[in-house]
Amino acid sequence: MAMLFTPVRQARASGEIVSQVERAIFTSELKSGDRLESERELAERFKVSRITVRDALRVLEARGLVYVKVGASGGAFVTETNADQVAESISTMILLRRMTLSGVAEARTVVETATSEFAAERADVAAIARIALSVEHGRSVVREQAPHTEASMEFHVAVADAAGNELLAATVAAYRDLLIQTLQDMRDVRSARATQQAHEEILDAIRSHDPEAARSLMLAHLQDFEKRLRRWLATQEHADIVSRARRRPARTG
Amino acid sequence: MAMLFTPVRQARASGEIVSQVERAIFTSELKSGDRLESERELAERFKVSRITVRDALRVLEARGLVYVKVGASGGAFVTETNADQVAESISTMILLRRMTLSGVAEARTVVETATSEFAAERADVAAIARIALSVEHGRSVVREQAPHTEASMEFHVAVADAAGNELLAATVAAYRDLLIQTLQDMRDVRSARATQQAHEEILDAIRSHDPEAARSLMLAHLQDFEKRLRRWLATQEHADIVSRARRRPARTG
DNA sequence: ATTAGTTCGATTGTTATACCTTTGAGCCCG
DNA sequence: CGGGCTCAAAGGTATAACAATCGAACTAAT
Repeated sequence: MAMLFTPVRQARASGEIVSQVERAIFTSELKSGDRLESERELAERFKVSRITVRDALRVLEARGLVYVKVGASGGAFVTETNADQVAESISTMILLRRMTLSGVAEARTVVETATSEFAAERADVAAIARIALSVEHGRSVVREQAPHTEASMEFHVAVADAAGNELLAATVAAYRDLLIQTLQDMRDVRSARATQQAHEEILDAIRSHDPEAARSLMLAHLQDFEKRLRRWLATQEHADIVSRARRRPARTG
Repeated sequence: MAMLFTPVRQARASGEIVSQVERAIFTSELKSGDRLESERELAERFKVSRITVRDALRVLEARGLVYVKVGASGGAFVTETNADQVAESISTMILLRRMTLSGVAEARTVVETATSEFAAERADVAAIARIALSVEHGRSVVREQAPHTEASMEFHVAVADAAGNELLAATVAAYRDLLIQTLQDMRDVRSARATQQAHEEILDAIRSHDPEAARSLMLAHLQDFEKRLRRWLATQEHADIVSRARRRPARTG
């Protein structure tokens, strides 16, 4: 009985435009980088006002399907990928559900031990080179006693990319967004050395295509992180994940 | 050197409104079900035109933070949850072919082996009862030779809830929404029996608090699913991920 | 010839105003 | 009590205009 009837839909005109553009993108009539017509041209083509076209563009933009540039030769362009958008959605959901930081760290451990293992199985030369680059960057950062957070994140994302599963990579990116502010707050120089060492060992394991080693090294690395995080949280007042999480400005284009 | 400076952003005015409303929602100044002021009132409050407010509302709507109702006593209301929106974003990503269904299945295997293990470690009586209920439901469904998909999903969500990590549970829910249509298409009665049996064994492992058994049983169960999915995909013609995925109407409020 | 400024036009961002459409609430009447 | 009518509030759309942005072509100076 379920799904026998589908809802009658009295869509907004702008919704209809969204659907048509979406469809054109999915069927590759519109390819990455293609420029849509200008708002005024689109308005005329769809026989609606510019307002309606703009409503549609805002939705397409929020869904990560197009980005809009102002100025001469501006307009709406089909994006290359919308992975960031997915990460954004996931982290929004996480924020709304009031997840705990240690819960996020645990989930991260689960997902990243897997990406590490897959990376060791599947990484090609280029992917390994990207990981190596991030490790190298981290090393120089440690030498200068500069904050290691960015470089560390870079490494974890590179590993996730090397795992050859876009959904897992997007998930890692989402978790990272949640932790990044906290990481910057809790950074300390001593642990940077240990982190860097762990990264180098994991890289070696991936490079020699040893999944078991990659997994167990990553597991140890992240469990160590979980432990440090819990210790650090204990020293902090019961600060809210919400208040620290949305500091970066909204991505509007 | 990295991150010393952050990009100067001359955001759109509508982007600023989005940020402020987002912030209010995340800090719970705006709670689920709350109604924002009318577009005209918001325009006056933010000292912008109604158009700008509308641009902002379209973005918030697309992000799943609010929904908009027309008519008397209409307006923008803060949504209960935006899990659907997350699934929507992810499925959009799949449609763009940056992800494969078997990739989703693989990610699911990774996450759910963990939830199964954690559930065996942590599930309390109530959580186990919920899992047992879903298994019981599945059993009666199999007896009637009715479609098993719904009941199966129910089981997996119950296990994830029992794992005591909301982020992992949310992730499972998001992945599930991606697969549900496909699952309904590929359902067959023979596999329902095997699925049901696997579920019962996993329940036993969780009930007796045996994490290793729970993990390995879930792993075998999901790897079997992955295998069936791949076989089924091979029998389908190349396309139709597009046509099958966008059946439900766009949620326009 | 290269570089620095300048103008110009195309395009999005924003404002203002008006009207249409939808929808709930209350009223009226049978 | 119920059905229909009216009305007002709110979003949806249209139109016209101006502001801000930015690339490209052009110009001038060294």
